[in-house]
Amino acid sequence: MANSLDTIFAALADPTRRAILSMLLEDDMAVTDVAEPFEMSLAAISKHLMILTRAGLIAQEKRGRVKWCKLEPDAMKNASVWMQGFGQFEPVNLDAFERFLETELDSTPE
Amino acid sequence: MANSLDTIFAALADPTRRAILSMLLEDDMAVTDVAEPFEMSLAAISKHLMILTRAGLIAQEKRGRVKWCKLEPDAMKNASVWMQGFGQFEPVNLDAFERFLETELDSTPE
DNA sequence: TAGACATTCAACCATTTGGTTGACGATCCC
DNA sequence: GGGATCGTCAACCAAATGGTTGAATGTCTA
Repeated sequence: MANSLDTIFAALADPTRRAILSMLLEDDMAVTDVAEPFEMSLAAISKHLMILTRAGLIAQEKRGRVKWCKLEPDAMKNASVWMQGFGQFEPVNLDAFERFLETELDSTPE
Repeated sequence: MANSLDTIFAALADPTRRAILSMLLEDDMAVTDVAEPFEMSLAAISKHLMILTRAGLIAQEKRGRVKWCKLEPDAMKNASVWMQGFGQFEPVNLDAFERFLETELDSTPE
């Protein structure tokens, strides 16, 4: 199965991949542009994007020689539903989310 | 940091560990009892429990010669909050949750 | 005190993961 | 056509992961 909990959680376990997802939250991006802020090779980023795609967390579409990456937020839903079963977390606390996002972006892109 | 998103998602990526969490949802358990339904060694389960503990997803307390494991659902909250930022998922759909839980329990404890 | 039980430790192994580099196949543009 | 650009492939590597077994540690009980 494409987006099993196994592959989704494994994909989310890497800080580079979470940073990529956060970037795609703002806008769709080409592979080269995704890779730009990171200090690793394009091939490494390409692999990360493949893992995110296999997990169903993003979709890639090739137009011309450019491959566009866009978020596929539905895939995260299965995982989210699974986790919700372990406690009734308050309805989305966006302040907390922003804090986490910032610490993520501060520490990981590299 | 004890319960970073890295360690939490990595801990959740393994089906054995997710099954253990589901079991602990029902009740606290001793290590030996946790291990019983699985077809792997006690030492392997002990390692899984250590990973869940380091992620902050469970807590272990030794009473006599028995070490009790109990769910620590708050740790999942950070991860849940992070994920919620990627889409407003409907408020907890318990039917969907039960379905996932069942397929998890059917397929993973071997 | 001796033995049984609960759990972890230590050494080991195979596989997976996350990264590198260099060559390659498309595609765009002059 | 020919050169730059976009992205992946293939081979390789070090480190992490998930499992094994056997010995060791602590604790209960007869």
